[in-house]
Amino acid sequence: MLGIHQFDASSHPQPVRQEKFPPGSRSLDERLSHAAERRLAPKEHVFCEGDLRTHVFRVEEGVIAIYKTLFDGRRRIIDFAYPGDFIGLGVLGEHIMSAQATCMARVRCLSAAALEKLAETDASLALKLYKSVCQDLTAARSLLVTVGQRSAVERVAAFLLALHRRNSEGDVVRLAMRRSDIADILGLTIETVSRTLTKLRAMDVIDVEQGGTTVTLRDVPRLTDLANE
Amino acid sequence: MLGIHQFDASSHPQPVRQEKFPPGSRSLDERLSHAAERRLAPKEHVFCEGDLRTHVFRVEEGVIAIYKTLFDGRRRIIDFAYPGDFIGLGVLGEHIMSAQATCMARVRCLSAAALEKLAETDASLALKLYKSVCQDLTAARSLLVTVGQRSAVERVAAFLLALHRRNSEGDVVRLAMRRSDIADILGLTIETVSRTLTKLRAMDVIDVEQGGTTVTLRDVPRLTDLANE
DNA sequence: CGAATGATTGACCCCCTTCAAAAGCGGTGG
DNA sequence: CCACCGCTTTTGAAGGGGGTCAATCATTCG
Repeated sequence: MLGIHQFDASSHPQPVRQEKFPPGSRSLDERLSHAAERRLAPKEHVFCEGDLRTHVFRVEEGVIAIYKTLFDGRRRIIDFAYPGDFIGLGVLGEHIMSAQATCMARVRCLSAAALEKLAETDASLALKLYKSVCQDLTAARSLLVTVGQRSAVERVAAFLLALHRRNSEGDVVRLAMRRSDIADILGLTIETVSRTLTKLRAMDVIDVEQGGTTVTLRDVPRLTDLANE
Repeated sequence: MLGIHQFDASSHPQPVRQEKFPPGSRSLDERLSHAAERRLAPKEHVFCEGDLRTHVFRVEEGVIAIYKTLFDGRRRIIDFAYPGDFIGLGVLGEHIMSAQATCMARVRCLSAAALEKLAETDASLALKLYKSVCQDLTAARSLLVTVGQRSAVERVAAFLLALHRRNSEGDVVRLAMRRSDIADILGLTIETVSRTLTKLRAMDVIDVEQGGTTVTLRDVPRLTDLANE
């Protein structure tokens, strides 16, 4: 297995309960409702880069970090997948990214071959896949904008706002991931993330509670300003 | 128009010769061969963010920079599109990125509405679009890896190698873009790009000629090593 | 030639990284 | 209950890499 340091690179068996496809095509939703479900502990992998791309997954609960491992063992998180998102789509036979749960999570498993074979004749499915990937592309590109040439404050502010927009429960944002995950997606170090959060708290823009996993946005306009968006 | 500074934000009229779709569906290739062509001068825009997404384009010649303009007028280049690439695909009615030629270029224009309407019933076309976007996604993600937490030398080396892999003419790479374009895609400044190229030249890894537009890779293995890929 | 644009090089400084240590938090067991 | 341990987060001090500002050089074009 890959030389991943510091985080659990435990085995990630394919789903035990294989879904069985009856002859004839079924809708995506129908497939999903019959699809095997897999539960993931924090830091458990859904798949690793280099693995055969046998399955495509839909996140049901929790957060999955999509990342690439660098030469020196560090990881670069590319995206966080939330409930409803598909992961593992692509054109190659192997995964080129790894996918790891940042907290307790559940995913549904679909056969990649069957899905993509079906898409060859089912235009609405193909279009659905197209749109899903378009969203991923938009996310990747907007992350590029964030990470490219911006300061730590701008990056962290943008990250909090993105989280807020995506999973808003009032003005409370639950960070379902560790500081290291945030650091790895923003291209910063844990220390800088921590310092920046402290700074934002000192500015009365946010409030950090409960072991640093819950953040309250006290001043969204100000935060937006700091993010320079 | 957008407050773009320092680079030409001249008007970008839609193609004069509109393609006419006869009734019934036609293949993508057939459409392309009948599609209107547009010639672009350096720095001319194909479209700007906010524009109605009326057309989708295929690059025929040259290089098109896909970028987003930041609050302060700086731009963040997200991708370079080369001949064969499609640009302007997406799910929204408006462009969320701008597209600008970095050098003399030609593109073919297709009606976005017609294309996407056709994709609703033509699975093979939808799948083609899907794969095209998958490639863009892969490119965006690999750029994220490059830009995230890596040194100037690593970024420039990776950029040169990517260019070499994509448009290889032996070991000579033509930079069909300015230093500012390279800086904007790598998240660096022009000065740092220039300094880094000089450093790589001093190390006998590359050779820069002819006004800095042509780079010869003298030691690809070493360059790969420096890119840490 | 002179003006404009782009590329290179230099000097200085700031922000983030690195290295190091302390403090919270959650679990386990005596 | 509290002591102990591992993991994560926070905070501190020092150093470096790249940004910023500025001047020089190169190339193109009127």
